Amino acid sequence: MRVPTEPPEPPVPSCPAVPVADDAGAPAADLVPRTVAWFAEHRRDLPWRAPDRTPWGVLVSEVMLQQTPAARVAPVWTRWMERWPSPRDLGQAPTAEVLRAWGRLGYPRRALRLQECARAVVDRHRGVVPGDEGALRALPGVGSYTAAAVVAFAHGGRSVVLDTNVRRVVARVVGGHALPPPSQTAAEVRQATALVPAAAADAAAWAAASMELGAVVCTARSPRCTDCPVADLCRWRAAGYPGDQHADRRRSQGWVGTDRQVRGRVMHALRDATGPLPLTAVADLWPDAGQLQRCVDGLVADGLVQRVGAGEDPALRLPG
DNA sequence: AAACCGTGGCT
DNA sequence: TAGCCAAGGTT
Repeated sequence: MRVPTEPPEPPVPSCPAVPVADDAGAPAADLVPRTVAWFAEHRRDLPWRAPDRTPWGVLVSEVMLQQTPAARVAPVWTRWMERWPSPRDLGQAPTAEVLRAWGRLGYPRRALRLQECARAVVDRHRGVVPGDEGALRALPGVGSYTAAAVVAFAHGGRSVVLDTNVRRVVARVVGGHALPPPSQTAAEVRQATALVPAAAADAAAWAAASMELGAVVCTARSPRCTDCPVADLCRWRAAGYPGDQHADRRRSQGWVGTDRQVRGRVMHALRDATGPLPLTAVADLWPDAGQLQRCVDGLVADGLVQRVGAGEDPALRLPG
């Protein structure tokens, strides 16, 4: 964590002893309106924010954005929506083409669930994306965040949108901490809920604005506090940028040699292949035959891969 | 409920 | 691909 660069300013004097207890009192009333006003001027021009976007397009974007940066999603989303504008279109598409269009967004099971979601929207809701959070959550690949986001961004409704960006903003501005806890807590939900304006339109605006603030200003690594519209309200800044108190964060899982790397290689090869890929060719993808076998079995179980040619020349292909 | 699930950019 | 991080969800 690099301490943010501040404008020339004495270390403390302009911020006299602000008490920074955990879950200290209510945040300044200015927080929401100022953040919303900042967003109106600084919002990125992302394709799923275009005026002619559809609720389905918003849902598609939210699924693509799960753990994938917006810059990487944008071009894929645009082509995707041209090709399959409605849930009915996506539901009827060959799954192999869906997986190829997903490309390198990562976590291809999301693509599978998105297609299942499209079919569920058609079957359960006559092709109309529901505005009810419970109905949304019941859709494949839609969890608490995505359901709340669709309520806000697709329907302009009131919801508590608590993604990694909002969690970080709230942890800093309200909680005075460098980072939120490793996993979401009830206290965070309470704090976030308390910030959501009563009127639906204001709530939706706050959701978009707070996420954007976390994404482009209040970032995890090098926050740009000099550009922050609420820096003077921020308890983390007032406290002198104390370090992360969650010292025992889990170390990242690593990559080289993991099943995820193997699965990624297999999927990559299958996306590039025009037809079925012979197992002899699959075997060349990874030196450890046992691990490879296990990973292929897993991909088949997940519905991402199919076995074909059971006799002489067995092969793998993307599901039809 | 801790683990698993891809990929690429940034520090 | 060192380590971290990204508009999480599922089991």
